Amino acid sequence: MNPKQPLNPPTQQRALPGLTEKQIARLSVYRRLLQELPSASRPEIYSHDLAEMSRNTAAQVRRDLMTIGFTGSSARGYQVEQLIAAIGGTLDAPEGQTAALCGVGNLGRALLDYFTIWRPQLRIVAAFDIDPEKSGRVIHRCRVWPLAEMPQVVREQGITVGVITVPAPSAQRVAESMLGAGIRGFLNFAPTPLHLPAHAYVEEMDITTSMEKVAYFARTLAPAPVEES
Amino acid sequence: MNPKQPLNPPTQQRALPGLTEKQIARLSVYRRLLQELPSASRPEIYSHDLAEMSRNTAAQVRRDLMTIGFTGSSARGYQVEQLIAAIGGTLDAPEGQTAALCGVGNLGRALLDYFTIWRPQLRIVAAFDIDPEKSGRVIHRCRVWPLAEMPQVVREQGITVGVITVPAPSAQRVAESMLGAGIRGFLNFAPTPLHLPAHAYVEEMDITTSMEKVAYFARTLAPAPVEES
DNA sequence: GAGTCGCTGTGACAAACTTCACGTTGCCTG
DNA sequence: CAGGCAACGTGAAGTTTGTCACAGCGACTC
Ligand SMILES: NC(=O)c1ccc[n+]([C@@H]2O[C@H](COP(=O)([O-])OP(=O)(O)OC[C@H]3O[C@@H](n4cnc5c(N)ncnc54)[C@H](O)[C@@H]3O)[C@@H](O)[C@H]2O)c1
Ligand SMILES: NC(=O)c1ccc[n+]([C@@H]2O[C@H](COP(=O)([O-])OP(=O)(O)OC[C@H]3O[C@@H](n4cnc5c(N)ncnc54)[C@H](O)[C@@H]3O)[C@@H](O)[C@H]2O)c1
Repeated sequence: MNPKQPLNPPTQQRALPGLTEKQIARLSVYRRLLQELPSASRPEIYSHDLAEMSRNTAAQVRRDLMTIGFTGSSARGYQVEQLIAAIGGTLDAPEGQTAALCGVGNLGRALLDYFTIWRPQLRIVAAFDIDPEKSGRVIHRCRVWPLAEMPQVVREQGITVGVITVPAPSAQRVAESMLGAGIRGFLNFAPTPLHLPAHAYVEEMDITTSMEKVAYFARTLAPAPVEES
Repeated sequence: MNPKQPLNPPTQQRALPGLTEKQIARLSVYRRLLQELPSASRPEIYSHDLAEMSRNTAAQVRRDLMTIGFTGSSARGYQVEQLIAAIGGTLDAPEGQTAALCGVGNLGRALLDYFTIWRPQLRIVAAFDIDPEKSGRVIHRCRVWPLAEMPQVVREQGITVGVITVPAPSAQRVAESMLGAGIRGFLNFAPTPLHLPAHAYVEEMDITTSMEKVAYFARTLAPAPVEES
């Protein structure tokens, strides 16, 4: 819902015709699945295999790869290594990209642990917290700064992604600070939709809503078929 | 993608015509926003106010409320209290619903903390871990059991929702155990799509993919408009 | 108590997204 | 080296999802 428009303005050099949110999400999943393939397996893969792994249809996979201009060979499928690289060419910033996290609480610490050891292509490189007990320390190899330092740190390191794990009442204010410091993309774990101008991108990670969805469908879905005897 | 079919089989008494995943998600957000309204504010609300809060359009809000058969009054809008109750009538199980979490690591502990203190309507009431150091202890008021106890605990407590926070290689196996024990809905934080039969509902919480999405759009989105001087 | 205003409910429309289905291509077999 | 097979690429059709726009209604004004 964030990008209602075709979502790709006359961007920079990367001239891909506006990929949508869903396409980007699927490409990300494809890549991760491909990277996890045991290297013993064949160097090619079929669309229907990738589809099965990612819980999609083969047609969906083929069309997604079509949109990034990647082409396989009939009867042998797609070259795994090349495909990983091609998806990377779309998803990854050539120069790399870095993220900042604000709110080093229960959730924030878990994410820090996860995304600092993670791939070099997209790492959390700075954290911020209002609590003076926390700022100044280094948690999971990531330095925690006081809020006042945010503008400088973000600008100096060229951080473009912000992860918000502060309590809900602070989320909007924190997001605006990050935006002011130059951050353009937001991953918001606080249970409050953020209101930011159109040139910012916001992804809501609403875990409570997801729980409620699961609970609802766990009740509502068709029951298991009775097994014949 | 999970429920391709109209998604509501001849369910139980609740005779609402198959709400979709997105509708449920939006309803959940509406309710939370309404509950957080300061009680000082008026007891009615307009569709466009709710829309603004939830980052939707007014038409979307009205249509969502139409699907649950809730009706407002022209020129005064919707009764907030009644609306909260009406959404609850759809989302909540009358008898309440409980969840189990598997994998008491960094992320699992954060979630336990969050969803045990939480609302009585949907709580995590049991946790499981393979690590004998952890099972037997009580973390955030929630008892952690060894894996072997899962079938009994789940059955005895009638748990229907499962939260998966184990490492990716174990996720599929753990999900199957939970399914076998009677759990029907899954919230999966492990970065591997689960493969379960059609009578189970799976929601993938793929944080890594969300991060990559945000990074992509942070780069790709239109830049801030230049301010006139 | 007639008029005006603004919000709801909803049919019709539009856009986004997915699937179908088939021509095309390249490999493998005999 | 011809024939068969299986997978790709993609226009077209289908489905789902969101938006428009307006009739109708209720409240409030004067
Ligand atoms: N923990 C979970 O599993 C979970 C699940 C769903 C949603 N959330 C949401 O994620 C957010 C964080 O949850 P948590 O459990 O980690 O909470 P927490 O209380 O453990 O952590 C919050 C942290 O944010 C810091 N903080 C508070 N105000 C701040 C501000 N203005 N600027 C910077 N830092 C500030 C606090 O010092 C603290 O370290 C909350 O919005 C919560 O609703 C958490
Ligand atoms: N931590 C994060 O921020 C984060 C972010 C995105 C995704 N994830 C995913 O969430 C999952 C958990 O992440 P984490 O950081 O909490 O990892 P963690 O290593 O801290 O915790 C994993 C826990 O699972 C337990 N476990 C391992 N195998 C098990 C099994 N077969 N049955 C039951 N319990 C088992 C371990 O004992 C441990 O307590 C992983 O799949 C990870 O990829 C985590």
